[in-house]
Amino acid sequence: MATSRASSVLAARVTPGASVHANSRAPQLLDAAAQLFCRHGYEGTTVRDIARAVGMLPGSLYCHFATKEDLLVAVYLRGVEQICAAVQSAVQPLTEPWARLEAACVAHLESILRDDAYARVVVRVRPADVPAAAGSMTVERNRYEAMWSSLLAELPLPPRTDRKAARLMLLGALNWSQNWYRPDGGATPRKLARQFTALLRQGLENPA
Amino acid sequence: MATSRASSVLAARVTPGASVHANSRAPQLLDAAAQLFCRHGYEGTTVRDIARAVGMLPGSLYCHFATKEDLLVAVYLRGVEQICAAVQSAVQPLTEPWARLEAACVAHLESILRDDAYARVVVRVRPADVPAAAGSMTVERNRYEAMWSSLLAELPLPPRTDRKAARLMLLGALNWSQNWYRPDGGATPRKLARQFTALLRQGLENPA
Amino acid sequence: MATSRASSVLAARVTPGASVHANSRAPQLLDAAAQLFCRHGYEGTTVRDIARAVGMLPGSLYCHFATKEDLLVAVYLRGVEQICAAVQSAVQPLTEPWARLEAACVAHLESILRDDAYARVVVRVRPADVPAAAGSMTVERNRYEAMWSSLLAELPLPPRTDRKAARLMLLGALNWSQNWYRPDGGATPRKLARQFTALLRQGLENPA
Amino acid sequence: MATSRASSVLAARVTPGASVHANSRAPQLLDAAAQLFCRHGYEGTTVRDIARAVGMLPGSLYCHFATKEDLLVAVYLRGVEQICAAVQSAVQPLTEPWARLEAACVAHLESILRDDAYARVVVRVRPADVPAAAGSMTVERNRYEAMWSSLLAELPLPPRTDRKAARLMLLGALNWSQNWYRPDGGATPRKLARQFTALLRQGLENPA
DNA sequence: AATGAATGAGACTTCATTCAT
DNA sequence: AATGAATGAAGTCTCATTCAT
Repeated sequence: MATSRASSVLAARVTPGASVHANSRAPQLLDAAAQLFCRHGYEGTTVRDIARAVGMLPGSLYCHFATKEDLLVAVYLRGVEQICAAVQSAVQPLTEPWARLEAACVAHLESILRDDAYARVVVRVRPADVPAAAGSMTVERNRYEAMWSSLLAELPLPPRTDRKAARLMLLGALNWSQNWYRPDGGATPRKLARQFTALLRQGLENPA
Repeated sequence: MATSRASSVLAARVTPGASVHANSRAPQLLDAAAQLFCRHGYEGTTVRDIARAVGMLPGSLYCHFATKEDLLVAVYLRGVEQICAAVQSAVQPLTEPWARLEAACVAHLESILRDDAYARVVVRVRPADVPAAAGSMTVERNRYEAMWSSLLAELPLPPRTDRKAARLMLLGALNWSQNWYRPDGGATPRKLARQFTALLRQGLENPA
Repeated sequence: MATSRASSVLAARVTPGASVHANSRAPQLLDAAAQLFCRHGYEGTTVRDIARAVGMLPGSLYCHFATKEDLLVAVYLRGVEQICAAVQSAVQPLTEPWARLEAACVAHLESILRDDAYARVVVRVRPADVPAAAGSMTVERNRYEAMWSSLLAELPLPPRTDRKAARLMLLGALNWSQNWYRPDGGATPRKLARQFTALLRQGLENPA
Repeated sequence: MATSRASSVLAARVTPGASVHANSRAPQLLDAAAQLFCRHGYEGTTVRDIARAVGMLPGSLYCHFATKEDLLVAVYLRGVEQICAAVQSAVQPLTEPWARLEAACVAHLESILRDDAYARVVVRVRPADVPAAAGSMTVERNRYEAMWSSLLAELPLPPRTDRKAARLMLLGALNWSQNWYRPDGGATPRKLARQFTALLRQGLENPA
């Protein structure tokens, strides 16, 4: 995860002319930005911080990204890409709907809690806080949520079940864990994901 | 909710000597700060914004609060106070544990989505983003979460049930709703709270 | 000329709240800006330069003017005010139309070449070069040109005389002198103004 | 006008070794610079703008011109060359001194208002604003003004006529028209030039 | 001849805070 | 309790220029 290869879809958003040379440092910048955005938030990170993290002067950053917001969008976009990929490759080998949902939860939680700085940013940074980037961010986020709608649609459930509420509850619980989860103590992301899935499926009153 | 009386516990944090007079404008400042913090976040709100909102100059604000962080702490503290009060008064008339839990969820969600700018701040602003205030904020937040631990402890559940996981799931789902809830369309906070409680209790496979 | 008293019409453009205290340094800033704008142009002057000229830090300047453009507008506005005043008080005691025109030329030229840094800015800085300020500047400049239209309207001239062309020629010649006039060598502004007026009146072939 | 061949006198100022090849893109750069300098001024034009206008990257521009100032000097020099040529070829077929002066005015005004981006720069950009280029620019400008001195010297005028004042007035009026002339409304450059010449010759009181 | 990347200085502006009055 | 002014650090971004390839 958090690899350093700029995907083609990302290249479309960087300053024109960049990433033609093979030795571009745009990927390093992206990585640094992802790390810093997910650790300190968007406003809590300065372009100086990002530039320093890759040994550049602040002005040089603008060879690769036209604005700080563009950097955020690029990180965000790749975050969605990567978390989508993680979830999809976790789900793909499975066919049983509940197993697929559980696998998705595990992949999601491992991404946003442990593996993937880019994916963390997707959960950490609120689109509304960065107006100039909110549009693109929301488009991406919706793309991801659509995946979850599909996963829930697969479940064999009683008619009239409000699947949307279930999705909002599940994803909310998962995402909010970023606010309290500490990697050292307690449960692993995997275990948590399984617990939440089980709760959603059977409820507190009907243990497995 | 969102009353304008500065509680004594707040007075302890303001500029020494201030807020002894009855006609202090500290309460107005607190209200304005709560509104702005919950709407734009802590970093997205400037001292100027707050001062302007009450018709003051920025410098004058420092007659009432020593720093911006102190203002945040005061708001946060009152937010916890108020959401505690809301939950407690919703729960108090009830005795059945599940009904109490549901009532708590409704009170919580109505507070953080609709009624109470102070309570919103508690969910909106991450302690880690404001190091100088993180300590006090965390203490308060823990106080609130303890209430929820009690509510869950009351529930008649099979032995070995992981009540902590349930609490984290439920509160996470509730809190995260701040990120997607829109007051105009769809469900009310009350309805959402009930759905989430029901899901937690019986799961998707065992509809009420 | 170039006095340090901020007129009421200027105060309206200054950051709200300024110039209530008697010891505001806004007038000094205005003076410094006028000097620097007329010497190095708008783009050639930095806010640092202006602040340094009055012994301030660059940020402090923003207590008095919200933007660099606002400073320019304030200077420009006062420049027009002052050159209007200079021309009007030169013209007022006279009744003979040609004498009034000549006096106006003298006042204009002395203002923009010698006396008045504010007035110089009016001739020096092109509105189109500062888009954010162009509107206000043009309004003011038109106000001034209207005065000249009146002066030319008074002249007893053959019917069908194109007074507008005459105005454009005269004012153009006067204003352009900023590009070549050197205070040390040659003619005084007064002498030049008289020569231009005479030429315009009688032409090269009909010397006085 | 505004031809694309770099004259030998220009080559002397470009980066050593450049522009020896026939397919150099220096002429395109020169054209682009002339367009941009005359439209937005020297400071209002960036090296990036110029490079972009010819589909180059900023760094590549330095294969042809050592500095931005050199570009300006090259444009300016060619501007003077071209306006000289325009005036001279307008004047040459004529012998009557006043007719020659009028033709010169028409050629001058058409160049700086309509035809010739290079010539426009000569009027638009003040040497004093670009210290490193001021020397060369002033030399060129003086060369041009000498032409006008000759034209005025030819006129049959009463003794003791101040021909220099007349030249300054006429050229000033012509040049300043760049500040107010709009190609759409009103008079053509040709008509204006004739009006100004007539005014200078006979004055307002002695219409033709 | 041209490129992509980087430099380094400096641009305007914001902001929490201080302080004499 | 409040003001107007100022501070000082830091913010994002621009720009002419350089240089290895």
